[in-house]
Amino acid sequence: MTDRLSLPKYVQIAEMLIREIAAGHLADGARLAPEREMAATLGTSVTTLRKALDDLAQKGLLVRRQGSGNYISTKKTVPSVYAFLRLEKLSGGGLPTAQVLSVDHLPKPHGVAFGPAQNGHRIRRLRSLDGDVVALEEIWLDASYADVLRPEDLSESLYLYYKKHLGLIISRIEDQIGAEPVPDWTQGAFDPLEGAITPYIERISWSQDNEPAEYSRTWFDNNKARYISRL
Amino acid sequence: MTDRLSLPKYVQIAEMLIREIAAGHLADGARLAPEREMAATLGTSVTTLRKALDDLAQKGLLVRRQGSGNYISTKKTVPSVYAFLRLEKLSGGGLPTAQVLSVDHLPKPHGVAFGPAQNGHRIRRLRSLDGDVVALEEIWLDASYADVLRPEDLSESLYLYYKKHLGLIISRIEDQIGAEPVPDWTQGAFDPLEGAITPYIERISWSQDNEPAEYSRTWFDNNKARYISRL
DNA sequence: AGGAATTTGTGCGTATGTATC
DNA sequence: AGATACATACGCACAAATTCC
Repeated sequence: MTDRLSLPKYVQIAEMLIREIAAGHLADGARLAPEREMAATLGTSVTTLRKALDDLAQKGLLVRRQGSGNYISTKKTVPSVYAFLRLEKLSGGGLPTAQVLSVDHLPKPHGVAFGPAQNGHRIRRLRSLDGDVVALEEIWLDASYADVLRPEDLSESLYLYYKKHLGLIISRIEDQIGAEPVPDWTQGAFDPLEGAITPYIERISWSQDNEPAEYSRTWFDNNKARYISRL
Repeated sequence: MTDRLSLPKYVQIAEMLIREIAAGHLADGARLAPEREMAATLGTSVTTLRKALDDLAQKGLLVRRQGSGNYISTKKTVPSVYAFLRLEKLSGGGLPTAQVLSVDHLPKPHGVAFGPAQNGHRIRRLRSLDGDVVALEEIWLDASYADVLRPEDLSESLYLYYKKHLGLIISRIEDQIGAEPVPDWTQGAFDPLEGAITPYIERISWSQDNEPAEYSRTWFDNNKARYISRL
């Protein structure tokens, strides 16, 4: 892994597994493939895979039994850097990545009420699953949480960035689903079907203090991805 | 580490550090030696040391800062397999080990009241710090927790054995200190000073259900070890 | 300011021990 | 008893963050 922009490989693997569990593709009690086999499949070393599995075990999502195998153990919801992405490939799962298109400090759009400040940071991102662009995001973060947001500072996971750099922990989200044409500001970056109707997710996110802190809309290509909320 | 009877090396290192912290030799904010240096000192690999440090970090006892160092961060008490051994070398610390002398199923000694059963398992052990015998233990475990205790089953840490095999978690202890000659059943296994007065620790241990489950006496050589209760 | 040195983080390969089936 | 699978342990190389000069 020499890719600066991506999270460490072991985190990617752990998150991928969490998504598989959250989506119900790895049910409670399921036994994973042996470590060597799994590592080969994922194109990684056993050492790195083990670090990911240790993480999952520590989170209580996995029970590791020497001589037997690794078993899924879903008892409670678990914090994850991808816990709030509820898109998956039609074929299931997929490793989520993000590409920032723009970051601007602007007056908040009218019609949506969240956070104390007048202004907000508008983040526009492309979201991919397994490298394939499947969605377009527009996120408004209340300006009270940061003076400036530099695009190059944003990590692959906004959730982690909020937590680490802004001290903001998203503790609750609420989604509404709708459908409308893709907005016209994409400039071709995301246009799944020329002028077609695209489903979108409208979300309000609350901070640990139970204050609405973030508002977002995500348009996704329903030929490539679907919305899930099975956690 | 090919020694079946001992705990994994990374656990030993982690526990050693926990003891150092508990005893106050590693104060809050203290910076550890660099990993490579520390590994060399401990006669282990960096990988193994890192596993121990990761454990401590996970327990919240250590903060690891890339490019800077590892710093002690004592905020709360932490469960440890040696949490209940309160002996340390006069020079401080020391890696604790145990050697079982005998295990017998017998009527409980009169004069001490603990647990529901009439009988108890009497475990006699030698305790060492850094390989040097410093104490003699006689432990009575109430017979209601196990039918048989085979000496070869007992791990280095009785606390772990209780927890893993008997489902007994020691949640509280109470110590009393006294002094008397070393008992005469040692047959030379432990006789710090011929016929001299030896300090001892008398302890009652309670289960998670707040039932007295274990009674023990520990005679120790006060030329080699001292009692600490700073946790 | 900036570059070198230091220190931890990530990732890989391998060997051997131990538990389970 | 043998095969399978996870656990422990070691060594190495390079990346990233911090510190120091």
